[in-house]
Amino acid sequence: MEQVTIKDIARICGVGVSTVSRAINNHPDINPETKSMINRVIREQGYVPNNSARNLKRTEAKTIAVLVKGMNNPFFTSMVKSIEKEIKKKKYAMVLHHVEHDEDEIDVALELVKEKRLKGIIFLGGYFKHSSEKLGYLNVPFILSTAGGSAETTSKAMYSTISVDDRKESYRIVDYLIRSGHKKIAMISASIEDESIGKLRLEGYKNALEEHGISFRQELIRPMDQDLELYSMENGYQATKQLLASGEEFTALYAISDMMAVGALRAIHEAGKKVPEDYSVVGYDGIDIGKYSIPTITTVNQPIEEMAKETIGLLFDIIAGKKQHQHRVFSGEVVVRESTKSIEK
Amino acid sequence: MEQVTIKDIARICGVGVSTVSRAINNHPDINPETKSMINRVIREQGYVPNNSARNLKRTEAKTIAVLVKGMNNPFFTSMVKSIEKEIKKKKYAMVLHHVEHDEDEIDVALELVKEKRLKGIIFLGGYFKHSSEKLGYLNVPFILSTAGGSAETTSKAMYSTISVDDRKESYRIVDYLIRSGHKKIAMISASIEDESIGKLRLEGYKNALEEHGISFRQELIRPMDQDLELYSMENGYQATKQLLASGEEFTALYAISDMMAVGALRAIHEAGKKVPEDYSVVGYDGIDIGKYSIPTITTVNQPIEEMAKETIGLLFDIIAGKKQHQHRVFSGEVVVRESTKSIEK
DNA sequence: TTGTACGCGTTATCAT
DNA sequence: ATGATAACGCGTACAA
Repeated sequence: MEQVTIKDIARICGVGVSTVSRAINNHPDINPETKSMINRVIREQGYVPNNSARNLKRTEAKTIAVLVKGMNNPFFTSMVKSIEKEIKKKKYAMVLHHVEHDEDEIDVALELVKEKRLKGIIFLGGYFKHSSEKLGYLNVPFILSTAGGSAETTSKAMYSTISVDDRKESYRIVDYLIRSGHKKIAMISASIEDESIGKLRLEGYKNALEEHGISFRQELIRPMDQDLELYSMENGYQATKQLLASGEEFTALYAISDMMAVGALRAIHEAGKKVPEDYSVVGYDGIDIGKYSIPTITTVNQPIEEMAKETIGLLFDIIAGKKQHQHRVFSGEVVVRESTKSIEK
Repeated sequence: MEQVTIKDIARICGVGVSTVSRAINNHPDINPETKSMINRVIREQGYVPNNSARNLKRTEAKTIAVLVKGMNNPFFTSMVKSIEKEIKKKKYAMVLHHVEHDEDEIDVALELVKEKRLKGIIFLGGYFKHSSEKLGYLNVPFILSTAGGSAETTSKAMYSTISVDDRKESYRIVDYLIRSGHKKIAMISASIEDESIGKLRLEGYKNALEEHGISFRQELIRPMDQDLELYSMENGYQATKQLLASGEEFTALYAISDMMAVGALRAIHEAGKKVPEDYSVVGYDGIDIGKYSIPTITTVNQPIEEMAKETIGLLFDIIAGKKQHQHRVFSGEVVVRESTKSIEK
């Protein structure tokens, strides 16, 4: 375990540690020859600086953390990619971190801030119902992106949010179905206990029905199975299968994720029925799969690219002190594809 | 920026720093009352230990790093989940890290080892053609899992590999197609320059043809577009579209990833043709999507769960000094689904 | 341009 | 059971 340290390099080179440090960090005042000599020795010795020591000493680092809740969701994948691109443009480093569903993202963030001297944090997903006391400990600017945070007005000034209005977008897609003539609209929803986006999307569904004078029927709602991976194809498949087996009549099916819609497509296919001829199916998210499945899936698209840009743009402005925390809501958009059709009223 | 440190806590509690340290790390010899008092103050002050400082001082930590090359691949997602489960069972911590396609995974690993005092490393994906000199710097046991490493015999003793034989599995699926009567088999391959799994899978394809006395035709090979996301649905879609447009005759299509097979399905569908009636389609990987797409996709399934178990089992044995490095090869399995059919010879 | 010495926050060692 | 203190490896003010 004879780890090479900066001292060893200094000793071997016959220089002081600070000179080596200067060589590593590209400081200006160092003799080019000394520098290249040091670099050669570093390579020869296979020396790698210890990041823990660096972070400990460094007063500030140009890095931003992105905390993603749940790693399965392909929706976040593209979001992260967009964000990363933007962060790199600004010459910052990004550290990506996954948070388990049962972990507290704030605790993780708190640790990371200390450890890495973060400049800012972006939270992707998650529910975010934390005490403002706890949020107060987080003395770096942070932005909550695409997460259905509860509207706790008390702590709104402590952070920014970039989101779509899940209730409204959910309303939008159900409204589209109704305007296409559908009245019996089944839904694959989140679990009953869900207090987050699942609840909002259900409310949007109810609002749309109500608006059009259609009465809500509990029998048409199928919560996803908590024991399966949430929002997954498997979950959509099972829920749809049960729905079909129940004998409940419906002409359209609203799955609250595109992944589940894919599963629904298969369940309907296996039942010997056709989409959209027998049932119209819509999803939610706007991820790639909906463009390639057969049939392609009508969905509510979220402006990922724009949201990513806005997120880090805003974060940098706040870091620079140019802006206050704010709460921006983006609009989704119904993308009509092959899985839906109008029916005669 | 007044960060609370262990010293502050010690001062407030009227005890020494070592006592606070003991309270934090659940050391045995500490008065329970003192401990709970300290914990209370810690909570009150919102104190969070600095991980950099801890790692710096700590002699060893029970943590294992998993480095994934490319974060898009859903194949790795389930692999990581399995691995994580196993690591938790052993009461170890896991740190997951994504490596860009243009980054050097060994460099990243080297940093991580220094920074986190790792006990072991698992590499997922990547090509792994590194000098044994460089690998030598990595003085922690590491395992290369599912990555098509080139068979450099020189450094084989320095690490373990858990893999499937890409050439053989590729042979397997193409052989299946041929035995089903197909002779004109198109392929969506990796780029020409690919030296990794892409090359192996192409070789497997060629081997199968040769074995059955079918001559290889370059016109039937469509490399994926390097400017699109690799192995993606989009990539499979575009390649298939071009293939169909080329007028080249074929009865079966082999896409070297299930994701690309999904794209192929759509391209064929849009051309007004049917799978499997007009074309048989096979993928590679065995990911979930192939079970839900319409039609479902015949593929080569990889025993992910088993491989994950074996991977970390082996790693722990090596850490414990119970085993030497070894190279285990798992067998895939052709899963026949709806996208293929036999044709008359 | 270069070297010396101190301190970052923590844990391990040793003494009490 | 507890406290004082020396590292851990590095960056940086300051001296040279």
